[in-house]
Amino acid sequence: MNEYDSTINDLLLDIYDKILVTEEKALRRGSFSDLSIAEMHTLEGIGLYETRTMSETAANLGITTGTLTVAVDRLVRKGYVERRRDSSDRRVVRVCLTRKGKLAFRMHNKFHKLLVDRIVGPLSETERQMLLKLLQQIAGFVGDQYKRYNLG
Amino acid sequence: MNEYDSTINDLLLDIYDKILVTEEKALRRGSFSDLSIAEMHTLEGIGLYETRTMSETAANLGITTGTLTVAVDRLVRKGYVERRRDSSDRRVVRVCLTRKGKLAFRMHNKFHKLLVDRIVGPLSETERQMLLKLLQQIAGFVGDQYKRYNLG
DNA sequence: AGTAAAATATTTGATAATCAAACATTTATT
DNA sequence: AATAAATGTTTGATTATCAAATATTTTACT
Repeated sequence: MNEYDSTINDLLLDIYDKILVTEEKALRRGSFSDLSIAEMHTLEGIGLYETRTMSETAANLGITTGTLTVAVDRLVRKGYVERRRDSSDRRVVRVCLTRKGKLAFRMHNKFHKLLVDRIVGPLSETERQMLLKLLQQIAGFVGDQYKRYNLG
Repeated sequence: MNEYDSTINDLLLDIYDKILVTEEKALRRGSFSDLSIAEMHTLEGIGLYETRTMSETAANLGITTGTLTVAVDRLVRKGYVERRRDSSDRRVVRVCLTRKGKLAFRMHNKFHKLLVDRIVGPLSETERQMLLKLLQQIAGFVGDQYKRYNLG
């Protein structure tokens, strides 16, 4: 790995790491200090609008339904999520966010918004195009790898 | 959040997520299938060259020494890490990678190298400069946030 | 020199995230 | 009606994590 490459690598690792830690701390300090990042992530998986089944949500999050069941148990206990049996197919359980859950979701999104604003704000139009192109390239590559390791 | 911003946000989340999963799977399939990402991370924290103390390593990784102790226990059992009491100060425990540990470390780095190569490879010189600048900006911002939440 | 304080690691007890496999309930198929 | 399939939950296990208690060794102080 040459000098340039390894600088890029280090920057990526550094960014990646600090975002994780910062998100967690930001969450712990805010109004929803009883939520972990993982729980926040579950809220995101459930989503703001549709009511999703357990299976859908688990697939969405890339976890097993067993894992989701215990996560939802806790989120229901804490008042962020509502569980309802589907009336037409009583095997199915539907989950959705409570008002409090939606609030938490939106608050968390502000963090991301802030991050993106700050990144994008100071850029020129050319730079913005460049950033978009770069990220799309990266997402494409990572997506390919992902497929290779999950199907191939 | 405007259209552009939210595209950037989505791309970032997508990349972030898929890298995590792919890394884990790649690891599980390879020659070091008994290592988790977290354990790999511990190996990185110990590093290739110096022998570090437990405290240094824990601080380096942002975890408590208690957590590190159990992680190192397992890595020693699996043959990736060596533990040695410091001869001049016998409170201190020094850890370093075994040959196998170094091998695993280097193998894992290949994944990162591949990623960076693929990202950087197709770029022009101008684009490379821009990428570097962008990442430095992002790292700067994230670093500031990090400090705010960890000290301020 | 002898004791109290500080530094370093480990152990303990607790919680959370995760999986696979066993189980229970409901629906679909034959 | 009986069997198979689908959907969730429960169980048992492992890993990651922390804070607080404990053990050992060194440093500082009197």
